[in-house]
Amino acid sequence: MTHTTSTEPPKHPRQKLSRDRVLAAALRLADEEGIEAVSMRRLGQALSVEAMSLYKHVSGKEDILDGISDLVMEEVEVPSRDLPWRAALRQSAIATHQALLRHPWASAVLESRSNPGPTRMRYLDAVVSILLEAGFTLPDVARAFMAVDSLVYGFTLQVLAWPFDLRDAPDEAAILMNDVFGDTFPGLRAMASLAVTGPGVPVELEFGLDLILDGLERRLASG
Amino acid sequence: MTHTTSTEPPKHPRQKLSRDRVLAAALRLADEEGIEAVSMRRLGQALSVEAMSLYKHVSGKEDILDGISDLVMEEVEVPSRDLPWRAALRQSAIATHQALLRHPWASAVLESRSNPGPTRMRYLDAVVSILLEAGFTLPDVARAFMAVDSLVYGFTLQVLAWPFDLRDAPDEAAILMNDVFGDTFPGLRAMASLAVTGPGVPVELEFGLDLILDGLERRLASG
DNA sequence: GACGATACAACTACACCGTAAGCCTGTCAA
DNA sequence: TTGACAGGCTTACGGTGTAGTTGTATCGTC
Repeated sequence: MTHTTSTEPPKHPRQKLSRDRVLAAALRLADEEGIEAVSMRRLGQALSVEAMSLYKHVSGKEDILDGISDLVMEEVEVPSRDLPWRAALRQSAIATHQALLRHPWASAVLESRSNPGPTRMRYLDAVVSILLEAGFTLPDVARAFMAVDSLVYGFTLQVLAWPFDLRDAPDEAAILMNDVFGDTFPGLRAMASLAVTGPGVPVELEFGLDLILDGLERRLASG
Repeated sequence: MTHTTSTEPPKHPRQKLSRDRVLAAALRLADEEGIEAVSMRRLGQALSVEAMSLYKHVSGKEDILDGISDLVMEEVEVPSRDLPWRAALRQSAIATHQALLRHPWASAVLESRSNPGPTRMRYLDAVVSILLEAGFTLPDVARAFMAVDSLVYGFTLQVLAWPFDLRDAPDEAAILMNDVFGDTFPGLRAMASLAVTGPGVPVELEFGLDLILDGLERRLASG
């Protein structure tokens, strides 16, 4: 069928699509409505465009996920090579953690991707260089980095998976936990009481991170 | 339409379905063909049954994912309360890591679930009790456990995400990495050379794990 | 100004997904 | 013999990613 009405307005000079615009919209959508809201149709809708039009700028959904993951990683500052290794590692780890917290969907997406994006690559390279410079052996660089990185990802994932935000609602936690745990799980009940009486659960990434960094420092010192 | 032919054989006394049979089939399917192969239709097919029949035994797909995650966790021995805390924590961590490696889909599924299953609950309770018994303060128990657990999950996820198995194919890694990294990423190139010249990448969970355990031990000693 | 090339958006269609609702049938107790 | 019911089957709905095709707006060249 031909267009029946030609009375349509000249379609306000619709801004042309581009890979960047698509990725920006996807990032926004993921942040605001969760990663499961990022479907081709939904994303097209957000850009006032049909789903299939996106394929001109992006090779598919995988490409979009890679793209927005990389955008998140851009929020993590690549450590300067002049920094002492411990400070570099520590602040990078914390910055990564915080970036992942800002985009709760990102940890899962990142871990599901097999190849690190270009941004993450630059970051990896910088950290490795710094550690080598500091005197770590090659195998130890691999191990050190893997340990820190694993902690950051695992920690972030776990914090995000908590069903309630203990920092905000300790009283809710109390009821829930006392009910669920009862006498069957004395250990967990004890933990629950902590969440209630104390100023929330004082579990921070820095705890495990500093344990690892201390160990690395000792290892470096003892050759 | 009514069945046109009644010549069908009496349908070999088809084994009745049950929650356990459904979950067992789902676990098998996930292990053999990946978690994305676990769809209601596909699973029904594996059990010679229509997809909707599964709903008599299972409340939905979420229930299935919870169920098979719990099955994986059953492979991790709950540590005896008589064990020294360090041994208990260490062997539990390694056992968890190995169980997750046996079922590569499990880490991601577990982390996406907000509530730990019953089996994991028992395990958590045991570890917490052991740490409390050993003299750790309540907050430190939370922090210690979180650190170890985060490391295990993060480490496993990362190992599973590696695109090639460095332990098996160091030569492939060489080509790939030399090509990709070139001169742009000197640090990463150095790392790649390790994978090639050495006996594979000697990155094990135990490295980071022992760093954390050492730190915890010192912390316990110094009160 | 006219025309052809080209880039990009739209459309249709396909094979999948989870699951709500209702139907049919074999089994067993009363 | 009857009736209840558990456990399977069928259909249908609204979603997913994307291959293939068609329309159209814009631009470079003459």
